[in-house]
Amino acid sequence: MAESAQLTGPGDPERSGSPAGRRRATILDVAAAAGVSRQTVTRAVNDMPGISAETRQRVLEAATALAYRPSRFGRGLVTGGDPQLGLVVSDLRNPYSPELAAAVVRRAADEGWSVSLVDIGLAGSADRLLRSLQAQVDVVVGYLGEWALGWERRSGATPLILLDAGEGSEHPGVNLDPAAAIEDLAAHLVAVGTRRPVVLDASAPHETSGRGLAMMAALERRGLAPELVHASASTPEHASAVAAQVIRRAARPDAILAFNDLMALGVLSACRHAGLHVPDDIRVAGVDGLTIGTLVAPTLTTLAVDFDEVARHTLELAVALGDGDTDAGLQRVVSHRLVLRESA
Amino acid sequence: MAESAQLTGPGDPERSGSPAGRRRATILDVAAAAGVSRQTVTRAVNDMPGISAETRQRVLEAATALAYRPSRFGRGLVTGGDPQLGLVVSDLRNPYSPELAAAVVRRAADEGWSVSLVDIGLAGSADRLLRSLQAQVDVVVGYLGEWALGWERRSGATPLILLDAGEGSEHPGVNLDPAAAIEDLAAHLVAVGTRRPVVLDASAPHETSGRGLAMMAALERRGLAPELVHASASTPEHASAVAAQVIRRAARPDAILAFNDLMALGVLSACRHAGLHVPDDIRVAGVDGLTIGTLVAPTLTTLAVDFDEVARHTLELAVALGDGDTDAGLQRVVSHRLVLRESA
DNA sequence: CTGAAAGCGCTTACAG
DNA sequence: CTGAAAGCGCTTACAG
Repeated sequence: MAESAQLTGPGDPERSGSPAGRRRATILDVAAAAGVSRQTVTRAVNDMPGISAETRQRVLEAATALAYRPSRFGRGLVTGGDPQLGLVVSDLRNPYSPELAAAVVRRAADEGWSVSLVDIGLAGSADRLLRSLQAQVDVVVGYLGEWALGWERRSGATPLILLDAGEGSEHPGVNLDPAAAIEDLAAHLVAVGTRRPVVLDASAPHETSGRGLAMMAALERRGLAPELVHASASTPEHASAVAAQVIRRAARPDAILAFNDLMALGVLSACRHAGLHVPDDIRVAGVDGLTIGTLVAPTLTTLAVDFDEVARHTLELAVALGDGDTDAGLQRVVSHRLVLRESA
Repeated sequence: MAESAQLTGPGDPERSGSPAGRRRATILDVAAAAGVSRQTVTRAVNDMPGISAETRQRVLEAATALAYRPSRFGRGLVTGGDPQLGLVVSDLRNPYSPELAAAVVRRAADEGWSVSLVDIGLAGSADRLLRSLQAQVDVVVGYLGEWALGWERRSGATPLILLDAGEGSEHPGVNLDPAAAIEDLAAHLVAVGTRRPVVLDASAPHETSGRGLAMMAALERRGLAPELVHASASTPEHASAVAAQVIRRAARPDAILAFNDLMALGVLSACRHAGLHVPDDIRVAGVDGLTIGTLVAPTLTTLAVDFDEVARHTLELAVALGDGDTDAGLQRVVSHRLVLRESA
């Protein structure tokens, strides 16, 4: 019985590699130990019918004794395995990433996909991470910000879906469109009597973001003369510093539209330290719709992204690309939505 | 040339299964299309030496034409593949989860592990998710809260590491110990003149949490007579409601120690709506050390968890269990640390 | 520089 | 209820 397992079995400790000096037990080792064939081990381990209770137990005991765990590769090769999604974000510490990831993970679970999460933010090893990820998943989804460009080229054979890659991209992916929500926000601000709005953009002075331009235009279209200021980076700290300057002026603004929620939080902080009441003295709004905006006081008015819808489109694209479709409908758009809360 | 591929090749559309009606191309299909052997395809696809430039290009073109992507199972079976961690959390929307996940993902990347993320919070499918995850990873890490108990039993063959499973657990894992940090917080509050502290615990009235008990004891030990109140759930909303009642009393508390940061945020919100200034009128502290506490105004004093250290221990345990070690040192402890910010 | 052989660990028919 | 055979898709030696 089980002769072949005898030949290559654990009685041969040299042919190892693992730190423990002992190679992992295979189905053949268990079969040998229990005195049955490998098929019987499969039946026992996978709770399949057609095996006696005694045999099952004997096999299970042998498996436990040998710390046997089926190889996911061996099994996957024959069963096909669950499809796997690789989700790459540029910085998991940015609250945007986990909210996106949460939505994708949920949707993926519903569709029977697993998702591997990778944070590319750590410098240096980006290429290695990508290679390793591509070898493990069926489709890569990237929410990459500035990293996106390089990746479009490197993507190689594994299909790549880009999230919010910007207007220029022709890559399959999901793009965000804040235009309508910005109009709604401008209309709201005008309706409540805003006179001197400021748009706090993120990018460098000479390259105002599309989002910032749209905010300016929407306000101007309603007869206001908004001022445009820039933070050197889209962090709460930078935003707070700029806001602190702006609200110290004689002609104090009565509204600040921030590039995103994180920056809006920085603005709120600056207002508090300046002794200003939000929204009575000044109104503040952000973009993204992060959960964090509901946890602060005052709660943050924002242009929210429907992450669940982004996730829905993402999985649809993943399924299509995974099946080898390279055809139409591979670019989706999700619109922001105005969510009025306390801050504006 | 490539006879065998011809026999089972794509010229046989019936034997399919995929929605597109065409099975995925294998290395043999590419070999046939390029008129070479499968080894040559391997060399071209994997950028290996020992192949002429022309051949490489021809193979690559054939691969592209057939949308060939190597099977991760076929490859993994022979190369072994990267080790894979399955991280299961009870709710990704709770800011604690992503911070933990971020730390684990980073540490894992450093160690060459991939991590698959699963949110068990969605009712019903928990068992299916577990099965599917166990089949895909080498080690499962669970940050499960109340779910932990059931899982210890179900864990089956795949090693399971439990995070913050509580004092009762003898399972391999990383536990958190706030005791020392609670002492530091109590000492600080006394030093700045706190007289009437309130401990805002999460659990039901009849079962005060260990954390809440420790807070009470630490304050009492310093001559104070803290009051203990409970929120029915550890959400900002519930905490806010309870806090609103407490601070309305005649003998208003001058400090509230919340069960965690999220609840502390709710307390901050209640204070703001009541017109109280933090920390001048009342001090507020939480537990966890979430990033969100640095983004609110006032910034939140907290007992912080060093997520990076939790992640470090977790990976060490994962490596040990993955190698089949079942010995000593499989329980680790990480202590909280007092982080003084504006709110206290 | 290229190819024929062997084998990674498992499951799925098929015989008994 | 149990086992012998075939094969999933790939890479790693080994020959030429």
